Amino acid sequence: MSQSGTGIDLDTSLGYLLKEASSVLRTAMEEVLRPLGMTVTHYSCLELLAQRPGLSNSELARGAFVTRQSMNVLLQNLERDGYVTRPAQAPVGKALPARLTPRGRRSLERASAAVRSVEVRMLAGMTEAEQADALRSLRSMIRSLRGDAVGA
Amino acid sequence: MSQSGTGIDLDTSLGYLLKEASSVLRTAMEEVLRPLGMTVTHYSCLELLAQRPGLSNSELARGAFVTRQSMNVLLQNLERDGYVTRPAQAPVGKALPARLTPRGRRSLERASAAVRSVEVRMLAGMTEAEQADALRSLRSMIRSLRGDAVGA
DNA sequence: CAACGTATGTCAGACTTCTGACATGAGTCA
DNA sequence: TGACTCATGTCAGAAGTCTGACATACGTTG
Repeated sequence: MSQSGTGIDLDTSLGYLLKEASSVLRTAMEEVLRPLGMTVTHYSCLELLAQRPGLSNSELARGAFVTRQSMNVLLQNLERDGYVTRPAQAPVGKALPARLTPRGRRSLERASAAVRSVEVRMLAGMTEAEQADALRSLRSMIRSLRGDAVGA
Repeated sequence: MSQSGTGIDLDTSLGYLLKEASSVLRTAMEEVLRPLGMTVTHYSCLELLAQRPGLSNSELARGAFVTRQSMNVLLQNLERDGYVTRPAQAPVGKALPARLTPRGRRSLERASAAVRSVEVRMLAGMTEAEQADALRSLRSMIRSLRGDAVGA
């Protein structure tokens, strides 16, 4: 696809393809989330809270792959609009455990269904085995990039 | 990794893992690009121009997975700083073919080497066959998400 | 106990990217 | 030829995210 002007190796670079896949996935998610008035990070935050109630702002940030400052802005809005609640006082340390409100849970349900449909569409045409392979490949790449050491 | 509080299926979601891998890759690239005073999009633009000279602003935007408005901002800066050149008049239509200047090419060389090392690190621990599989998987996901049609 | 390093929440400012909008140039078709 | 559609470049404003900075809370270590 695209132009085949010079026959570049961009199409054979795993890094480039990873970026492309991520971009396409993000766009597809934004498309289904926009009608619900939700961004991807917004949805990620809610989904994380549904699956792991009590996560702190910093933990949510790591789970959604943004800085804690960005997540803090979002979390304050979500709290103001009644989607999540946080105690005024930290039970321990400074971390404030966040939880979904019933309203947040309802909002998430629609979003979750929409996002699931996107993932289903993405996986169409792949066998179970291929999906398992892809899972292992991605995990390997993540581990290699994170696992520091290695001067190289 | 992370907490194993509830045993979530986030670790088995290809979509989530794709986002994670992309995030880690981006962070790794930013790390090596920052000392060179370059962002990922900045580098992407230069790399695209090196491999496909004469790409227009819109084409560069598509290749770097940003909007043409964003690429336009970047391209104007790169032009102002002497990394790329564009004719004042469009040879055909409105599209202005961009090209690297010698300075742009020099700047790219260092960045390209740095990015290559990141990709090498990412692929460490994967066999040729596994890389080929990953390539096919990512292409399949991209095609499925892009290829509309298909109701559910 | 005191000092240190680490992690957290939060505020402020800057940067990047996005959406919306407009005008221009090329191709298509009646 | 004229109308329509599409792609492009560009400007302007809005939104999201980032970096930098500060104060606070915990654990460790002397």
